[in-house]
Amino acid sequence: MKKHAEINATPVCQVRMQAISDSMSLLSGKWKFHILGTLIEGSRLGFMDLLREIDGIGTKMLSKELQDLEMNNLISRTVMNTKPITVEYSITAYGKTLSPLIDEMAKWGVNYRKAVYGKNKK
Amino acid sequence: MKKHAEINATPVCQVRMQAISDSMSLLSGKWKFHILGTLIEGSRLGFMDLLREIDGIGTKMLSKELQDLEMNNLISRTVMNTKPITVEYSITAYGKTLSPLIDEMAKWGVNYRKAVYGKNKK
DNA sequence: GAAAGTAGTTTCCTATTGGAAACTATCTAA
DNA sequence: TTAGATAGTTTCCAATAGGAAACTACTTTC
Repeated sequence: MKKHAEINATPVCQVRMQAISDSMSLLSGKWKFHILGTLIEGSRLGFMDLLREIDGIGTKMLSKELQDLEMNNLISRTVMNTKPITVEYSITAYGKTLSPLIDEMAKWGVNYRKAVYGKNKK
Repeated sequence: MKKHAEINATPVCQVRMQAISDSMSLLSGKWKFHILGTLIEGSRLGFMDLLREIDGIGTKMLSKELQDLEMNNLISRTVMNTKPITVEYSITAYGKTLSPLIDEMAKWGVNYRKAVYGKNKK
């Protein structure tokens, strides 16, 4: 019946789909939400702090993801003038604009868990 | 200074991190948000409709992602009693609970694009 | 001078993701 | 009877993601 796209062909939907692709390209991967979430909760954390806070992550992935996030201006990296040298990672003002998205993500996940495992709970 | 996790060790943060992992495990991959978004906009679409609506997707990925989403009760698949046989995919009531998350994803992406490319626009 | 803390990088490996193309199978219309 | 529509599946391949372990490099403390 329908021989070509109709819904997503509308300008408003194309913008929407593009926007979703954009968001995903910045936030894809196993660890980015965890890193951002941790830095939103407790600002100014060192590399080893993050390694300890984020359960399961290794040095290679942490290093790589931090670089990605910094490149996109979502977090900032500051080398402190201390001995031994320490580094402080923190969320940027722009990174904080992700809070509603991260919150929605967490909220939906909590309800999902309730729906799947908690049918017996009130 | 800090020798073990403090922020994410709190129960509320552990639940939050778990929730984010849960959401991501259901929504990971290149196409799930696009499929869900399309089915929220235009309910009751056939396989070929979706193939046409979602730019770039192939039959293999569409088929696989639809199965994933159906398994998690986010969409429903109905074989219609027509000749030739047709199939209708639609979003479930539970799938619709993802709307706020998808909207946030789209909203953030739109603003991101403005921030990166549209500094000259009012 | 050895251990342990800072912050990573590098190498090697496996598993997952995703795409292109070919293929199955059924039905209808020309 | 051949083309084109329905709805997928299968195979083969390349690229990416991600983990473990070893390694660099510097400093402080024991």
